[in-house]
Amino acid sequence: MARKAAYDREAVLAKAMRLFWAQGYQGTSLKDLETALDLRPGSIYSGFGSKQALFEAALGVYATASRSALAEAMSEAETPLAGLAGYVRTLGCFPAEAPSRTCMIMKTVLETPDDDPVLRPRAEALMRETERRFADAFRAAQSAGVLRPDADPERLATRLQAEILGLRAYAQRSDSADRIAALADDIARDLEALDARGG
Amino acid sequence: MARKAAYDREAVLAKAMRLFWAQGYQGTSLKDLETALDLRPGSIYSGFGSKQALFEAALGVYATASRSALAEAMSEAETPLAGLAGYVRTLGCFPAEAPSRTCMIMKTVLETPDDDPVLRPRAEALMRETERRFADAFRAAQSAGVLRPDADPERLATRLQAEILGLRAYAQRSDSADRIAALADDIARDLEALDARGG
DNA sequence: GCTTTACTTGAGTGATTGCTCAAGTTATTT
DNA sequence: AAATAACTTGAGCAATCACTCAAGTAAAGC
Repeated sequence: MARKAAYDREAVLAKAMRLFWAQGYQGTSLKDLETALDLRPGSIYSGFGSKQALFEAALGVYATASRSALAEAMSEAETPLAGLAGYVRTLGCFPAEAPSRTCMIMKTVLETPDDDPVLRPRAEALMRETERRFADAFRAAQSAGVLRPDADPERLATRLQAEILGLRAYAQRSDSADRIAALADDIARDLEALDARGG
Repeated sequence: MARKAAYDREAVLAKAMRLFWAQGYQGTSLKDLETALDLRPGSIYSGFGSKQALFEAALGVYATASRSALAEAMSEAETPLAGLAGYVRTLGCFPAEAPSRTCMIMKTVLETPDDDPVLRPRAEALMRETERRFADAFRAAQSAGVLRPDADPERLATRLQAEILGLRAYAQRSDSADRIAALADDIARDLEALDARGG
């Protein structure tokens, strides 16, 4: 019947994600995208609908990658608490190829107007999802007898999310590279200190 | 000799600060400013130079207000640790008239390109200044015998700043109003737990 | 009251914004 | 190979961007 797109949709989305992550939604112009994606406006709009829709898709790609990074850290560890601690420690290191040190979802929440009908709810939902995953991990730790039964998993999850947001916001400061690993370690240690089996 | 400006410079700067705080630098157009400040472009440019310079001035106003909020919390408390804890608890409450729940300085660091020659260094310097004030408070606590002598004030200051950034980033989530006070309290409690005099 | 000096006004600058669409191109189907 | 259907191209749209500047206005010094 027809013709296929000349570009690899996944690769294009990955590029868009990197650009939006680094520069934010408002900070990225369509011209920037045309250059980075090597696509003309017509292709972008026929393929993705609008700048906003492309951002949504890119945010989804980011969230997916973020989810698997957490899942990987959790699967590598012997207990949920150790998994969370390990995850936090990975956040203290910044590979050279990373587009940004902060969380793209947090950036989106912060740059979006309070009454934004699309991007804000989307980003907030992703934040809630992450918080829920943290709560699940704490609950699992409780079931495994690693976390004290009277601890509040929801409250711990809120705290952890806030600490990670803080770590990653702090990390954006250009002169902080050496302090971040130490900060991540402090946070990780506090998680490990929740281990009810003593230490 | 001449004529005075028809507007109150301080009042105008306060309005600009509120607008920039709420909407960010890129999110605020000159038209927005003209409306909010009730000034025509010529007056804005003769009085403040450029949108960027106006933002810098507004950020200065924010930083000044921020400094005195911290100073007030410190002066009200009996010990530096109690002062910091009290300060964190005030950050957990959001008066209805506040333009935003997050920190304007953090927003600026996050929305600014890494190579921005003006706003980024400015915002980062303000962040470092705040961190230094926290370190001073921890040192004062040590001198007063309230904080263990082997504690590291710089490291505690970094941690506290990250926790506050996290608290305030988390606070931007629209559904979190009731969780934030609890989160602030958790952070404040950890500060109070540093009190070496036991409890 | 006149001159001087500075501020205010608002139409308008060129550049850039996100986006459109007719024309051209290229696979696929018949 | 002809027809079809979808994708690519890129000039160009209206709107908005930050900003300018000549003209008008008002306060201070003489």
